[in-house]
Amino acid sequence: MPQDTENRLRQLLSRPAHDAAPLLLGCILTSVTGDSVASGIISEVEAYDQSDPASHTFKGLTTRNRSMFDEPGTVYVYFTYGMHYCMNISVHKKGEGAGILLRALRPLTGMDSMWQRRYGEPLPLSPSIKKVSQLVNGPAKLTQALAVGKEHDGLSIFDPASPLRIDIPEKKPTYTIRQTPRIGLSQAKDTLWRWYIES
DNA sequence: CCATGGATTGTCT
DNA sequence: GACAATCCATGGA
Repeated sequence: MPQDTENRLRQLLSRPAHDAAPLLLGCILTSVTGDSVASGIISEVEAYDQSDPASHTFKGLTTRNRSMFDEPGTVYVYFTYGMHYCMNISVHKKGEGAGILLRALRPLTGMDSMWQRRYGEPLPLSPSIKKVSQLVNGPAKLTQALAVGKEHDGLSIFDPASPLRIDIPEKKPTYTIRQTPRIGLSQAKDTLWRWYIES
C-alpha cells in the first residue's frame, strides 16, 4: 500500500467508532487466499465502543475481545451462535475497546470464489438475482464469502503480509447514507450506530 | 411481504 | 447454565 493511502486510512481509523464507521462506507475490503482474491465495497457498518452496553468490550478486556483494544486497523473476529464468524476493524486508539462491525458488501471481484464458499457450488452462467443479492449482505455471510475465520483475529490490515486489506478508493461515488439503530441487540437498541449505503 | 423456530458451541456468570 | 453483534427454511398474509 502506498504511504499516503496508508496514512489516510490510519487517520480514518484513529477516530471514535461512531465517527469512523460511516467513513468506512465505500471503502474496499479485499481477502487474499491461497488460490484466489475476492473483494467488495463496504456497504453496511455498525460502531461499538467501550461505553456501549451492547459492545463486547463494555465489561473490559477479555481473551476473546482483546483485538478490539489493540491498535487501530487490528482485525477482531468473533464466533457466535455456535456457527458464525463476524469481523470488525479496531478503531480509535490502542487501549480503547472500539471497533467497526462490517455487515455487508457489494461484490467487486472474485465472485466465483465467493460463490463457491457461500453456496458450495460453482458460480453458474446465469446466477439467480436472489442469490446474487444474498451473497454478502450480512456480517457472517461476508466472512464466509471472504474465507475469514478465527485465524484472522488479531492481525493488522497494515501488515504487508496480511491476507485482509482495506483501500480507500480515489473517488467515492456520491452515496445516500442511511443511519439507523443496530441489528440484533438486546441492549442500547435505540443508539443510531448503524450506517448503510442505500440502493 | 413478515414472523417464527432450529442449528450449534465458545464465552462469561 | 444461559445466551449470543446470525442465517436459513418454513409457513402465513
